[in-house]
Amino acid sequence: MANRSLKDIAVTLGVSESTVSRVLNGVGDKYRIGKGTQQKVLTQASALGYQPNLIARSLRLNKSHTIGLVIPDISNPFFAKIAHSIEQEARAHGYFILLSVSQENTSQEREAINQLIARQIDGLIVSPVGQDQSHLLNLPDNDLPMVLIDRYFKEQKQSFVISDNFHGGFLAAEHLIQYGHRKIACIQGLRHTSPTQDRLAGLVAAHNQYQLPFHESLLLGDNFGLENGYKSMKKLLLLPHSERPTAVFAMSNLISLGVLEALHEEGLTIPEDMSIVAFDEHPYSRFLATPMTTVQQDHHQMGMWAVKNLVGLMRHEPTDETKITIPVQLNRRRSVKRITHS
Amino acid sequence: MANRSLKDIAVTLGVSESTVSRVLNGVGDKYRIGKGTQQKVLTQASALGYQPNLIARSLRLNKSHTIGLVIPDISNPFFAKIAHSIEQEARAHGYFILLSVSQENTSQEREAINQLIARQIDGLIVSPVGQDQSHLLNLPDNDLPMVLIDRYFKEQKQSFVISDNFHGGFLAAEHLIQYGHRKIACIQGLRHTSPTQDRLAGLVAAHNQYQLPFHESLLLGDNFGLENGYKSMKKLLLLPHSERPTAVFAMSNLISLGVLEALHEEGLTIPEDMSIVAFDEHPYSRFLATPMTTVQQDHHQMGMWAVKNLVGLMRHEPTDETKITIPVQLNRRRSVKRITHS
DNA sequence: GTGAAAGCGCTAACAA
DNA sequence: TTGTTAGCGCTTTCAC
Repeated sequence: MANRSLKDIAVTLGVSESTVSRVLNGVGDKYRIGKGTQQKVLTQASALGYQPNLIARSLRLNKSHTIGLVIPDISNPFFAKIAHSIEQEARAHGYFILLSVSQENTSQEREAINQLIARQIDGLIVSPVGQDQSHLLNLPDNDLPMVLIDRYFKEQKQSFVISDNFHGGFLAAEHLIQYGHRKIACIQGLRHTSPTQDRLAGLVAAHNQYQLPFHESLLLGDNFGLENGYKSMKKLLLLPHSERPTAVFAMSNLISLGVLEALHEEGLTIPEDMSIVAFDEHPYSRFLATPMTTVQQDHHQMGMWAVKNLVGLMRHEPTDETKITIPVQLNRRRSVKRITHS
Repeated sequence: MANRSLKDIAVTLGVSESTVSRVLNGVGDKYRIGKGTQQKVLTQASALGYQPNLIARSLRLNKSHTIGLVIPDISNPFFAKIAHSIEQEARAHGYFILLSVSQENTSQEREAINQLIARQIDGLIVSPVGQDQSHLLNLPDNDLPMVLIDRYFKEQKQSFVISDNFHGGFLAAEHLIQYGHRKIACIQGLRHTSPTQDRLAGLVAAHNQYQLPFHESLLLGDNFGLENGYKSMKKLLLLPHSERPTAVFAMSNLISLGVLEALHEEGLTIPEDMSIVAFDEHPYSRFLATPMTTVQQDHHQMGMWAVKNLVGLMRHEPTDETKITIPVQLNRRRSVKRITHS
């Protein structure tokens, strides 16, 4: 039952391997192979439970129909959702996903990409750790189609799909400002990543537009994780009352969770004692003690467009747009207090 | 730069492909290849940025160093975490993951497995949809090492790694009973799956142990999703007061979210109006309006053991234990009210 | 110490 | 209408 080859079918039927290959590839008619022969081949193939050896085909055709996916952390719901949508879209295009997790670690990322290339992937989707991009600019396989997702490098000609992080930061800050907040803290994710930088730029832009100063002293953190949210919030609570922010912008849902924990520990409540807006919607956001105001990203669109984009590149289609920005939206809930200045 | 082969190195150096292959595979010494030659080969290989073509190697060796992973839904945090840990452990053993999502759909699952086998995976980890298991019992490749995860089929000799769902159901029910609850509703996941059946069995066992009847009328639902939790809870709230349960056991975190939504809509609060225990811990569980009592599964152990198990099978090691059950724990928080019977 | 040659399973140009 | 043959890049037996 296991591992039949073209040859097995050919031999039992007394025809050649090419004939079998052609029939099974659906070009039997094109080659004018007899109806009878075709029928025999098909019957025998399914009788033997024949499965083509795609490894052999890949070697021969120099195409693996495989896409490499490298992400920092698949257990993070944000990346998990993106991965889901990438897998679905890829499969719709006939590609399989070779999955690799970099753990926010540049050398793991580099190693993974090398391995994937050695495995002859046809294209690569990567959400880069970011620190170092040399291995991405100088791939072992120079003309491997690649699209970045979520994070990109400015001033590079690479294709990417990202959220409109600038606008997200702007919306969050604007909302807080319109609700009367003047001292807004910002707890960042990894500083060298584009989402962090763009969201921050949006936040600053909103301050500028409303002619408010943004206090650099209220900018802290360097990680998308829960710990960072917790520690940063603790630091903020140590500030003298006059300097303490009335609101905090958390750059990820994990950060916002850390903030919640810190506030809870100090017996402070949202939004009375502290307002908060978090990046990234989550199924739980609505059900928190105080339903959380969030900036929602469209994971589905991101994953889908990453694949569409990549498929275009792999087909060498003259694609108009390879740098794609997906809109975000602000979900207003109850974690922001209205402050009136008298 | 792209796609150098052994031949390229061999030709430029004036040696044979075999020599290059041997040196690059680290068996140069074993074959007593001259130090000088070895050095030349190594230098040239890195100068050319040589990457071995793993597809060709796979074909030759009939080993792909690839594991197929088929799960119902990678955007579900439960599976995402398992996938994460599987990827890490697999990589530690030198295997890559070919990822496939079945969308809780048997025909997608079957199709995915066929494709994976055609791609010559060395082993398969699958969390089966469950309805139909014929394609798993009768694989196109008869002796493909396989381990099931999260869900298994009773009375089959397949290897698996699961949570101790029975005990989880028991713990949840026992906790509720000890807190004085007598009418406990149960909102199930997919009925034909082993987690649902085992958790339910645990719940019933707890009732028996405490000599309490379990009301079949309070058993409803057939899906692990949020919608099911919402609709089922709504139905429960329609019951006349005398029949209404005082507590509900939700078989997944998504179900518990649906329950929350339904209760919220009716203006009911936890635990005053309804107690709840949910299967599956989540980072948000502690931060809900009422911190939720949960049964926590150990995703990390599950993923790790699935790979260890599979690697054992692939090596044809005489493994003692191929049916592995990972313990669960009850996290007691504030979603269960204490009822005193006077 | 090193090379020649065969072959993994498949496809496709060329031949008949 | 079908077959022969070469070759994708690699490993490995056998030969010298």
